[in-house]
Amino acid sequence: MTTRERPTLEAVARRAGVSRATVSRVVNGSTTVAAGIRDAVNQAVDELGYVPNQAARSLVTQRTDSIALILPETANRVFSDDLFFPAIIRGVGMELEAADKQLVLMMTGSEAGHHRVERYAVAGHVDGVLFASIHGADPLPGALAQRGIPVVCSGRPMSDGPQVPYVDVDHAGGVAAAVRHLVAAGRRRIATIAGPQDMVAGLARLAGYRDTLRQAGLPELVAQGDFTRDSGIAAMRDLLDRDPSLDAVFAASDLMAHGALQTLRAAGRRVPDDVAVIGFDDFDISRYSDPPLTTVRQPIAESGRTMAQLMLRLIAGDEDVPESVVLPTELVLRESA
Amino acid sequence: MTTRERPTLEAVARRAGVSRATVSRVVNGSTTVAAGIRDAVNQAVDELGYVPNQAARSLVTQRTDSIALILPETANRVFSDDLFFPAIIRGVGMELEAADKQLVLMMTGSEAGHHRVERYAVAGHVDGVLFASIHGADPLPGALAQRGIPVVCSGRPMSDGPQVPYVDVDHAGGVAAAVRHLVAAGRRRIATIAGPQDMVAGLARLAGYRDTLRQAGLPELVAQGDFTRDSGIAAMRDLLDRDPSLDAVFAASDLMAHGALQTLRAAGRRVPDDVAVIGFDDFDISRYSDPPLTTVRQPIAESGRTMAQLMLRLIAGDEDVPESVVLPTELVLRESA
DNA sequence: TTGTATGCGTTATCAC
DNA sequence: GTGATAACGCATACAA
Repeated sequence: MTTRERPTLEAVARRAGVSRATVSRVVNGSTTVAAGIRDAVNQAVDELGYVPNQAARSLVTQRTDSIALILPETANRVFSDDLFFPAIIRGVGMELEAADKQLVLMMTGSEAGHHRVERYAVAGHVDGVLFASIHGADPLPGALAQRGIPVVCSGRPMSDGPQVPYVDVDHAGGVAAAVRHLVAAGRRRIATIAGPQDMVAGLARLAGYRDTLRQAGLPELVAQGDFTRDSGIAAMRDLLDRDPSLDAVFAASDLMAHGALQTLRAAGRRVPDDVAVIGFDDFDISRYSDPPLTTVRQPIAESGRTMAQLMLRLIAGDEDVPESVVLPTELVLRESA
Repeated sequence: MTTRERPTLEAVARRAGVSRATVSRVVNGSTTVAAGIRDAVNQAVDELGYVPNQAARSLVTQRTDSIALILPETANRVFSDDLFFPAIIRGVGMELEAADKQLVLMMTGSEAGHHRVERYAVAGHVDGVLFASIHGADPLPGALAQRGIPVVCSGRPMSDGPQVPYVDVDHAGGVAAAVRHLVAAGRRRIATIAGPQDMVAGLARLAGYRDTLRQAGLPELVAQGDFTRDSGIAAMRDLLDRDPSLDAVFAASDLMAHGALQTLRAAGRRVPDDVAVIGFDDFDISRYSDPPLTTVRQPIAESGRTMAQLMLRLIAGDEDVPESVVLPTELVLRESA
C-alpha cells in the first residue's frame, strides 16, 4: 500500500508553471483560460493524479455535491423481497447521476441511527436529504428542514411539524378504481388486507377502500398486514376464518396479494372464480403469478426520479418548488380479478 | 423551512465567554478543561444547536470518520432475496456504530458508478473503503490502496495488482465436509450447482467439490448457476436431464439449493431418499425449507464485523494488520442430506 | 487550565 | 487572461 502524498493544487500549479488560481479555473472548467495553459494544466493534473480535496472545496463552496437517501429501516427489512426500495433507489440514482451528484445511502432502523443521520447532515456532509419512506410522525425531516437543509420525502409526512416537500402517488384514486372494478364485476363481500397503519401508504389505501365501499353501500372486512408476503398469507387466513363467503380481496401491496393467492389456493378457492384478488404496486413478478395479478400500478422509480428532481431544484435555490407532487396510479387488469 | 445561519465555533465561544480553542476542546472531549467552563460551553452549544462543520474539521484532521461500503452490484441485484448483503451490512454496521464511524453505502453496478466511487474516495470523502464482494479482477481496490486509502475486501481479490487485506471464509473446508458427508452416506453420483465463476466464492467452492470428489474416486457432474434461486431451478433441471441417476447435489448457495429442492419435487424425486441436497450459506430460511436444508454455514455477519475491525485498525495506523483473515465454515446437518 | 496564532486546500474577489 | 490574497471553520502547537 503506497501511501503517496496527495498532490494539492499548489503542486499542480508548480508543475504547470502557473498560479493556483489558474489551476483552480481549469479544474472547474472556467472558459476564461488560454487553450495552451489549459492543456498544460490538464497534463500536470493527469501526471500527478490530482483530485481536488473535497473538504477544502466544501469549506468555501458550502456544497458537497452529494445527497443522502435515508432508508428508515433495518438492513434486513430493506433487503427483503420487497422491490419498493430498489425501485426508489434506481430512480433517485439515475437522476442524481445525470446531475453528477453522489448518492449516499443510509439505513436508520435504530433510534441511534436516526440521530447519527441528523448529525451527519447538519455537519454538512451532504447538500440535502431524501427520505425513502416515513414511519409515523417522524420528526427528523422537519428537524432537518428547520436547520435549513433541503429535504424531500417519499409519501406525505404525517408529522404536523414544519412542512416538507414530498412526492406521493394517488393512493385513493387507485384503490377506488380497484374496488369499483370488483363491485362492477358483481362482487359483494369485498375484503381488504391493509398495510401498516404507521405509514401514509397503509392509511391512505385503507381509507380509499372504506370510502369506496361505503359509496357502494357494501360492508367492509379488514385484516391487518405489513406489506410483506407472510403477512398476506396470515391475513388471508384470518379473513377466510371470519367470513368464508367473501368473494373478493383488495390487498394493499402486491406481496400481500401474492400471499393471499397462496392461502386461497391452499384453501381450495379458485381465483378469480371463487375469489377475486387485486394488489397494489405492479411489481414485475405480478405478471408471472398464478394467475397473473390484477393490480394498481404505482410509478415507484418515477417517484424516485421526481424526488431527486425536486431536491436538485431546492439545492439550486429555485424559489417555487412545488410543496408536493402526486403521481397518478392506474388499474392494470390481468386475470386475478 | 427556516434557513437559519449555522452557528460556528466562534459564535459558541462568544456566547460562553471563552476562546474558540476552549470550545474546541470541550466539543472534542478534552479532559483539561475546568468543569465550570465545560458546562458553560456545553450549554452554549445546546442553546445554539452547534454541530461542528465537517468540512472544516476534515481539512485539519485529515479524517472524515465515515467509511464506505461498496456493493459492486446494481440496486436490483443487491435487493434480491439474497441475504448475503444484508448480513454483511449488519456486521459492518454494528462494528462501525460501536466505533462511532458513519457507514456510507454505495452501489456501483455500472462502470460509471465505479469511477465515481474512486473519485469520491480519493477526494477524501471517506477514511476507508470496504468491498462487500468482488467481481473478476476488479482493479478498483488495488487502485485505491495505491492511493494510500485503506481498503478491505470481502473475499480474496482475484486481481494480481497490489495486495489488499481481505476477509474470507474457508470455502474448501466447508465444501469438503459437505461432499465427504455425501460420500460417507453412500452417494455415488454427486452433482454440483456451481456459483458464478467470476467470483472467488464461486471458484473456490467448485474447486473444493472437484478436489474432494477426485480424492474419493468419483466422477463429477457440474451445472452452472449464479447463486440465485432461479438459476438453481434451471441448473437442477439441466442436471436431471444429463444424469437421471444422480443421487446427490451440492449447491454452492442456499438459494440455489432451494431452487434445486423445488425442481426435484416437481420431478417427483424424494429428498433425501432419492436425492440428497446440501447448500452453502445457512440462511435462516434454510431451517424452514421442506425438508430443512443441510448446509455449510458461513459466518457472513461475522465476516462483516471482521472487515470493519481490520479497517479500524488500518485507519488507526496499526502496523501489523493481518494480510487476510479466513473464518471457519461448518457443516450443519438437517434433513435434506 | 486557558488563550493566541497558524495552517489545512480550496474558491472567489480583486487588481493587473 | 492571469496572479495575488482573503476568507471558509476548525484543531493544535505554543505561550502565558
